[in-house]
Amino acid sequence: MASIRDVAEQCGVSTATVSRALAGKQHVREEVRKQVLEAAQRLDYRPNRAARNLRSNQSSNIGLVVSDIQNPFFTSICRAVEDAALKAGFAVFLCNTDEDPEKEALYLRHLADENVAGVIIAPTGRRTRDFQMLNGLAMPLVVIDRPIGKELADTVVIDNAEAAFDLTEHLISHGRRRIACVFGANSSTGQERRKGFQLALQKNGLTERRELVHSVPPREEEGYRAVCQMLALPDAPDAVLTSNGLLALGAYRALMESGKKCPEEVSFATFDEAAWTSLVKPSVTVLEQPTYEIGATAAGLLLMRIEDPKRSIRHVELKHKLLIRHSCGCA
Amino acid sequence: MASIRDVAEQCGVSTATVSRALAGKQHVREEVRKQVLEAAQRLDYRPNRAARNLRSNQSSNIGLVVSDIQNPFFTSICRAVEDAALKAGFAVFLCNTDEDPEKEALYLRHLADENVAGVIIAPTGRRTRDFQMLNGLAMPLVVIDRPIGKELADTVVIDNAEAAFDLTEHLISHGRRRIACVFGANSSTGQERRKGFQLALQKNGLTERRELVHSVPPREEEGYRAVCQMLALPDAPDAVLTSNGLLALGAYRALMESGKKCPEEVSFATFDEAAWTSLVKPSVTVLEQPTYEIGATAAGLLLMRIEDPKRSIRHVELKHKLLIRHSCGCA
DNA sequence: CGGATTCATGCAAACGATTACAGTGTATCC
DNA sequence: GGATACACTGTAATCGTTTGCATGAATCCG
Repeated sequence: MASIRDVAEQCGVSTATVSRALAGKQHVREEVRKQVLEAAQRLDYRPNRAARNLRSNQSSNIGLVVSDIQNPFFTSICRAVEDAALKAGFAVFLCNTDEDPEKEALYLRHLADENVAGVIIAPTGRRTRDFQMLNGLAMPLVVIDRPIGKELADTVVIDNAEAAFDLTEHLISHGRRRIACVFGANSSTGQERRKGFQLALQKNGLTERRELVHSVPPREEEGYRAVCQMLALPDAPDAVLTSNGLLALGAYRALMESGKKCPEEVSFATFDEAAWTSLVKPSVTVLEQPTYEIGATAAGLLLMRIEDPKRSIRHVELKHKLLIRHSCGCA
Repeated sequence: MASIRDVAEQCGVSTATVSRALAGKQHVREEVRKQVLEAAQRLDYRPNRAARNLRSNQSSNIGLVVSDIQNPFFTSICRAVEDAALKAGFAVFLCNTDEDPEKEALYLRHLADENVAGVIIAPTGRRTRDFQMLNGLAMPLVVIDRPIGKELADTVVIDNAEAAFDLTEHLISHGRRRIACVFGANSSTGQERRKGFQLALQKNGLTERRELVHSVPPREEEGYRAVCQMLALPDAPDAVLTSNGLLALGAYRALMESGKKCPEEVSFATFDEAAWTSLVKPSVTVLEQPTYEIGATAAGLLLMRIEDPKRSIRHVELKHKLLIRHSCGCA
């Protein structure tokens, strides 16, 4: 591999000049710059990243920490972040925490060790302590999906309470009164959505039933199990609502297998758009989050913060969208 | 951040000794080693990766290059690779090529620049030229899914021709004779599956109909369009087969919208298991690839090659599985 | 015209680890 | 008892950049 010395020798200048020329800095004669550029091209010179990183403490990588790479919600965000990063000349470290705070801490350390330029993270837990650690790392940071530590970092979120409120009210507007819910446990989003749900009940004069509200880890089986259980209740629910795409899969499956007519006997609605929701019968009414936009916005914020670490902290709240289909009883 | 010098000073030894102690090398008194370990712990010393990388030309990162991070097939592989890498103390650079050879080349360069320990790649094109470039980079390499350059790198694949053969024969066994196919274009897998399909036809005395075989970019819309077109043919097909999960989504949608009865009038079967295939009615008969295993195997091979770059090249072929459900006409 | 400023460049010191080599001390062998 | 081997440790070179400082030349201004 050609090094900066090779280029320098080839041009009869010092490495300092080459470095300056390549970095587009001032104080390099135009003629010399051209020569350097040519030589670099000719020798297929590629700067040694490790050396650069060592010397100047900055890399052109960013970290993306999510809790489940197989969840289309995150995949879409990931896609957006990647697109934006690539355009800005960054590459992305993808880290999968599996909702495990230990794994999360491990990865954050690794990212810090790698000297990444910044990190976009959907934090696993509510453990603000760990988060402080993260903040102690003092690298540019954007928090998505689960707004922890608002004082400390840029965030991109949706109004989860409002979204859940809208979704719930939609079901209520169809005359549903005994709504079974499955929320994701361990994440602030789950909590907030639950609050929005409760608010909608309240506003419509309904009371929450404990046996109809579950908080479980966000996995298909858990959604399945919870819904099976609730559908078997003596005073069975007339609607099912889930707070994320993975739970929705299980819930829908449970609903189908129960033999109950949907939407006639039991309505269904969920957070998170996915490929299958419009494919099944009845098609599923969905509260869609602007996933790609979340990722793109987060990447944008991060790049700007990398540019200027002192800029004031921003919080972006994006709008959700209700995709009305057939599982709720709409024509 | 504490550096190796801080640890050395704290212990009253040289940096060389610290380095040796931490690396677990010989010729360090047990007592000293213990002291060093303690001091490192106390100071929360974390080796500077850039420095290490610069000096010794090895990083503890590996690259994973896939063509579509939103395709569950790759997501599952990604997951497996991540799991395995983490266990071995590596982190993963995820790169999304979007089936674009330019982007692929770009990323490979970046990975090489980053001095990654190795790369797992599902190559986009058939362009062996680019591939040679890649090989010229001379880093440990494992090719998955699309076996290009068998002489040059470890590979993990399934027998695509056989898989397609099996899937096709299954349809034929249900009396299907005019099978419409949509294959992924630009990938060797698509080609091979097509061959397997043709072989199955041949063996059963059927002739291929040009108008019933499409090769299109692997995207939902493309699958949709192709199947719409074929279903509208005067001599309409009595079965539809798609060669990957994204095409399947579009194809199934087209099939549903066409109003034709499935499986009575038109059977359906596809490659790639996904969450929705068992959820829809009729549920979809699928040729399942062992995705997680592919990723895990690839990661294993890569780690071993990193360990010993000279070991002989291996090719692993994993077994596919036919998941018989209802869209093909089985009870 | 001379001092001040600006420009173009080179020299050499970092950055923080690893490691070849050399040096010291202790044990072993004949 | 001297030679030899081996274990432990330190010194300093090295990886390939970036960048502060020094230098000399050109330009400017009063």
